[in-house]
Amino acid sequence: MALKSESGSNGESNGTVSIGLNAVIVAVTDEEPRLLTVRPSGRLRGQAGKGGRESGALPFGPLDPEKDRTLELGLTRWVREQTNLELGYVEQLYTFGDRDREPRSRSGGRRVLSVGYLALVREGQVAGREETSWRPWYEFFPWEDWRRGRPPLIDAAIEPALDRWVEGGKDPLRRQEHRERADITFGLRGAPWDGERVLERYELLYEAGLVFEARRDSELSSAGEPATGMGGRGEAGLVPGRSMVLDHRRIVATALGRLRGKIRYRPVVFELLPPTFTYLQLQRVVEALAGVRLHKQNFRRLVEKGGLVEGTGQLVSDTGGRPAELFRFRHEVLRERPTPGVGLPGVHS
Amino acid sequence: MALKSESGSNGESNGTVSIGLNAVIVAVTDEEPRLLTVRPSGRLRGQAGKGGRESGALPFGPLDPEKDRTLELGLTRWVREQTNLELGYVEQLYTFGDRDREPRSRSGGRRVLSVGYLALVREGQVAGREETSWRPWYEFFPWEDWRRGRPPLIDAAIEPALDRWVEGGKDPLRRQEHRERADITFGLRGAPWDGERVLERYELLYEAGLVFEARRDSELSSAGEPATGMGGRGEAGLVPGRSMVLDHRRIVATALGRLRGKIRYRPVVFELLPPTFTYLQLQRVVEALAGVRLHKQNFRRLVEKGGLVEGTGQLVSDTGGRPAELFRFRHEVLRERPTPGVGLPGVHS
DNA sequence: GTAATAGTGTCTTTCAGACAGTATGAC
DNA sequence: GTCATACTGTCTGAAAGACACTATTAC
Repeated sequence: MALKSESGSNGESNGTVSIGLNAVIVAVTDEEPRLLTVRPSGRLRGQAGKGGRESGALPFGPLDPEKDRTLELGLTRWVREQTNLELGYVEQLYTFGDRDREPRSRSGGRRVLSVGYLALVREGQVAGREETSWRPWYEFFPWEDWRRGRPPLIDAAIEPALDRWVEGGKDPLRRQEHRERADITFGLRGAPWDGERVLERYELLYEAGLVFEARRDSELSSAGEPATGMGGRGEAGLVPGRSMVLDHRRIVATALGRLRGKIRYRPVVFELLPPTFTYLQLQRVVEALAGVRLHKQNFRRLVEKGGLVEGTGQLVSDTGGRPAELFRFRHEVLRERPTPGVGLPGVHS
Repeated sequence: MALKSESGSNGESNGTVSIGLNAVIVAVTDEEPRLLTVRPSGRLRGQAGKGGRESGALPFGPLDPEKDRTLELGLTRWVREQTNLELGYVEQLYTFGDRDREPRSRSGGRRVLSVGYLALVREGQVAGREETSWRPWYEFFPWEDWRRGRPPLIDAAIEPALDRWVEGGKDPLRRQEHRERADITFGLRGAPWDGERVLERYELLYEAGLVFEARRDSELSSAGEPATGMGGRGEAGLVPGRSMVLDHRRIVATALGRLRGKIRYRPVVFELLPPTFTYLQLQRVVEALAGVRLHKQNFRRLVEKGGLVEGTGQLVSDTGGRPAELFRFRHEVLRERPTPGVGLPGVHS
């Protein structure tokens, strides 16, 4: 299920590489965005942190250059084979090609590039394999979930750790640059929080040695001895959050950032909802993705004026209060508006 | 300068591919966005259309998996080697991996994936090689330039051709889908024009057999005989626009669409401008990228309120009228606003 | 009745679009 | 003076944010 295990030809240097396809498969259930993870297998197994922090892995499949006519067809093929999931919405994210992303490459094996994809599936459709599980994605990025207010770990763990990172800069100019970057990416010292900078935040934490993967990678490369002065000391000084194998958490960060941007100008939320839904369901899904609570009435008005949905006349009464009307996505909006998204209104309820 | 020419091992099937790196290098000079093209070489040379429509090619370099630590470093390395250009802003666009994108793959050679990049360089910095030239990118996409109003070729050539394509659909449902798609992507029959759908438009024209590349590819695959009922008849029925080698025009379309989207929420325009500039210069560059004329006063107000620029106090008097003040990018905006872009105001002046 | 959610009305501020107007240079 | 561009002022309508209010269910 994970990385190819044939390791015959090691590094016959004729400019060739292998291609891996990684899928970030997202669904929203119980107001929680989740991604499909698999158990890391083979030599990647042992990479988990010590204190119960077990690594997850993204579903992965190699591209078969002979059979797969397009990358996307290759992806949907092995996802279907492995998980019985039929992917609907699929979008290419990014191609990750750093040499150091894969331990084998460092030890002279063939280099593996991986093309990351984002796929959205409907709530309810769940794969039936036991090695797989749907994990709430904020387990991997606790600092990204602002639905219950500013996450305490930002002030408690991230800001002080970044302060130390800033202070550790070589010269004043460096420190100044670090300060600015930390402030902008994490919204510190009066800078605004930008929900879409998910990748920038993860990469900053990685560079500052504050996520497990950074420590793992520096230990691997310098074989034993602590690297940047932060390695090798268990989990001390790490920011909370479940880690992943290889650079998979980076891929997920890319996916989250992209998705947060996209809901604002393309009607992708509806890929995650059943065909009919109530306004509150819709709002909860958007909130889950955006990671913030939205103003109810304004959200309603925005969606309404945007012409994104239309009522069905049907009511549901399991709301816990007054019955709600069921709505469906208004297909015609595509030919009326250039950018039909949910355009997030103000925060909080 | 173009595709790798070693063709020794043809298709030894062990799941490996070669990686090519393509760069869409953009500059804006004389109010015209331009991209750096090279003369197609080797077996790609003969692909030009007959009627003086000569194909261009993007600068291309192979990834050296041994030497290039990251894809981006590989890209900047060979761009520097080939053109003496030092790339500043570089952004990965997309990875193109269709098997049929490369003639050699179809005839059993090794499959080549290409990773497309967008690079922005400053006006004035121009490469000194003679095989290269800066071509206005609307030569490749004449239907994308609305600065002098709706391009006549949309009504004259594109709409009727798409009508024929719609009519040619197999069943009524197909025709309905085609109609809707054509209307939305090209803003026909009352649908709005969306400047960012550059790729969708090119791909539609390709599928409908209305660009040179479509005809070329179908002729190649069916070796002589006209394919979809439109092949092999010179340039009759083609939509105007300079073609490119392989799928390079698709890559450029991706770049243009991405850039048009990005200027609205990231201050990338300034990568294309000198350090100081007048308001009108800034507006002209934005208009060149967006492909529309903007309302002058409102543009000014938007940029001003956005805090994107600050005055320098200096004046320039070669404006043809009253001297204009020079402005510079306000760096501090990055920590003040989450999405500092130029947020296009209404069309026309 | 209370609690909980669904849905409407409206006030205010901000912002986008469009109009006009004045300022300062070249000729 | 004319012409061309630079820059400012202000009106208007639309949209965003925030508040209050009514409606309909379960208990």
